[in-house]
Amino acid sequence: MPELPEVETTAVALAADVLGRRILAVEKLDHPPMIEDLDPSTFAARVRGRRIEAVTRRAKWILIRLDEGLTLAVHLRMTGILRAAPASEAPDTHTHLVLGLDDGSRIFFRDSRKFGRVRLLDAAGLAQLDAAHGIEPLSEAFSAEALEAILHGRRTRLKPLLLDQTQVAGIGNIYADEALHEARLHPLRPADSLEPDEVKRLHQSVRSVLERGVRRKARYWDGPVRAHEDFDEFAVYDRAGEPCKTCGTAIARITVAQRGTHFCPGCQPER
DNA sequence: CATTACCTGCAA
DNA sequence: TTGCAGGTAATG
Repeated sequence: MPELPEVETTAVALAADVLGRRILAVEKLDHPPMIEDLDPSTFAARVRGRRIEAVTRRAKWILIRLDEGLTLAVHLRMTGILRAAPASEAPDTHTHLVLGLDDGSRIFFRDSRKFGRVRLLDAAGLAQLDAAHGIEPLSEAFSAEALEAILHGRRTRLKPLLLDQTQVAGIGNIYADEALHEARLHPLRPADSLEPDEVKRLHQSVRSVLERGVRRKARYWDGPVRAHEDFDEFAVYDRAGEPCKTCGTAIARITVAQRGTHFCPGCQPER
């Protein structure tokens, strides 16, 4: 599932392929609800002729900056894949948006579950998207003190808090479980119950699991990863019943805020 | 705060 | 054949 590391890597890879290209036409758009707030023909008309000036990331949004002050914002949700495709490649049935570029290559947005979304934003819309999201966990601003301020006075459990995009941006179900495990914190701990050293551990673990994720995905983009690296990708996610690598206790799986939540009862005691 | 809708692939 | 997977918006 695309979370911050996957979205970041997608943006970097796309930038390398499409920077400076001009969009000639929307060549396919067979799932109109994918485009938010615009009908397909208006979307096509506004996008046609625009030059791609930058591709960046904010939270789990890929931001394709166009000329004339427009930004194409793409959210992959669960199953979205955004990439540049060579002129020779034909889109498959799950590719619902195709943008033709001036060098013959194309941008494919493939999404089997059709949860993905596209917004065409002006400056105000972009500012709104930015304001709707919390701090970037890989930014300088994300200090232990900043995390403490987010945790302070909130009775929410740690797991839902980490998933709340308005507080910390970009963490999803997988990396939330991984960060809590590395910090040795139970997912149901109330946010405002953490001791100072626990806040520091969580701050460090959020950064490190995301940084490792970005590095791993970047490597994956360049070629096949080694088998053991694939196997060891996560410590707790999707490992219910398997022994914890640290203490040997069987990894548990519970439901928290409607999400599958994996943790080690040995390393992450309830209290 | 919790629940449901949005979708489809895939495992049970 | 059923139900689960999960990001987010909309809705009780």
